[in-house]
Amino acid sequence: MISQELCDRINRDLGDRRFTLIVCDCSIEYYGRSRSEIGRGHRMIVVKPDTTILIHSLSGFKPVNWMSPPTETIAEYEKELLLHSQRTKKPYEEIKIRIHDVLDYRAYANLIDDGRLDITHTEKDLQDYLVSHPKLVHPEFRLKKAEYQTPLGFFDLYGKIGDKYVVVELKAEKAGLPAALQVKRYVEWLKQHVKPVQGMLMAPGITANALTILRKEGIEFKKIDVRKIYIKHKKNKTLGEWC
Amino acid sequence: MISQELCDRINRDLGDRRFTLIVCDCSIEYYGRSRSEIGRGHRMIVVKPDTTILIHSLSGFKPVNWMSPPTETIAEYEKELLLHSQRTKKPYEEIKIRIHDVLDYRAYANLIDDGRLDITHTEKDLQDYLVSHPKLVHPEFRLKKAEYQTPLGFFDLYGKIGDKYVVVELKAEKAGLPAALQVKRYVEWLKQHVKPVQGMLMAPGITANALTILRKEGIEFKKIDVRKIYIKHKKNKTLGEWC
DNA sequence: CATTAAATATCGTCC
DNA sequence: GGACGATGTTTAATG
Repeated sequence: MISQELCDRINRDLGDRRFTLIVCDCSIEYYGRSRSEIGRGHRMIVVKPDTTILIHSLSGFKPVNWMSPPTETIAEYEKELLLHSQRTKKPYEEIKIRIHDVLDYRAYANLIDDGRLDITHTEKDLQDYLVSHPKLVHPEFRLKKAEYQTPLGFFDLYGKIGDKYVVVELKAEKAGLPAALQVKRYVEWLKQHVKPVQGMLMAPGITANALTILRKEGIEFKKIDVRKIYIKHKKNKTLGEWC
Repeated sequence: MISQELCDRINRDLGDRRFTLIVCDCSIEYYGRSRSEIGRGHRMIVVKPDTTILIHSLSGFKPVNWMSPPTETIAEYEKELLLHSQRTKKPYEEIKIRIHDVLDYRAYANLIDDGRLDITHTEKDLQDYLVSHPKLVHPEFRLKKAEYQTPLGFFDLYGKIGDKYVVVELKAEKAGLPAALQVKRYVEWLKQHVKPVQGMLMAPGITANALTILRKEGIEFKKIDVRKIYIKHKKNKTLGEWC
């Protein structure tokens, strides 16, 4: 199936920015932020209209090789079929694909996708929810500012409980060491400006090491899972169907 | 092109663990670690033999939706064609794809990929190189242990310069705040056990904020780029061609 | 299975 | 464009 005609057709389809698929037996070399090589095997090469190139193997989420746009991909045919792809901006990257056999070749024109991916149940949703339901932080929590900017970064929630100044760090996923150290830093910085200070970490879970650090620092951990909260997000839709 | 026959064929191909491609007009809902939805548009659905499912839009590296194995995907046809996919282990996840139009359907049997992706120019390679060339750390650096285990994690390199105990953190990419804080933690911990202590961060670059922290803590930054080092890696190949 | 850190992480956002 | 943090991060190594 490999021929000069195929090579020409690939270049024509790539030039037209068509969504292009090559299912083939190939070997690949990459050089850029790192360097990689892989021997022969059946893979699927995808070149998207935005020039993203992905080479997917038979398993796993990640492509075996890839490049983000802007890239330029050109097919060459001389004894063997080569696909040569390079990023046209910094950092420079390059993929060379030696195509030994083509099982299938497809290119699609006139594809349209106006859809916008709408994601909810993220850390931002948790924050929005707690801003409007501060009692979930603490029955007496009074919010002063969400996304309170400091030299160390943004405090997710900043407010008071009684006479205590409170900084709250939120995580949508189980909190680990980095999250605990983050709150520790925040508390240490805040203590230089106001007193007394209470740190809080709110997440659906926490690792043992992280909890140890919190206890040592007198920082409170409170369990909260954004997925288990009834959310009216921006478009006023509910999660009833799924929950 | 949508029909009961197509639905049956999809289920047969999925059951046979074939590499399956559907180029189609679809809308998608996801529920799992978060929740997402996207309206109609042309996309490519990929189901790999290991049951990985990817739905790629016309642009970008990341699939618009995906699930890691093990998953179970089933097609249903009743008025409309639905692809329903769910993860069969924790955490539970689910994707519902409403297929409005099928532009192309493909399934490939007997694909083989024995290739092993060999990646170099990583942080590990830098570490290996410095273990055998400790003078690049410092003319008088004497390595005691690479990957020195501590409660805070592994020190990339641990050794001495004169009477100073030295902990070295390596980065293959430009170092940011997290890297600087990591060395700071290491130095603080190490000081509780031995003295005097010298921290070092070696990377091809560093952000301004990170450098400020290092200076305040008396930690040394040394520029090194694994890509610019001549490496003989495990298989004894060189990088001459690329460099 | 949980934890930890690296990754060619990618992606969005802010400065 | 650089820097920073979130991500449905994924992946690999390790206990």
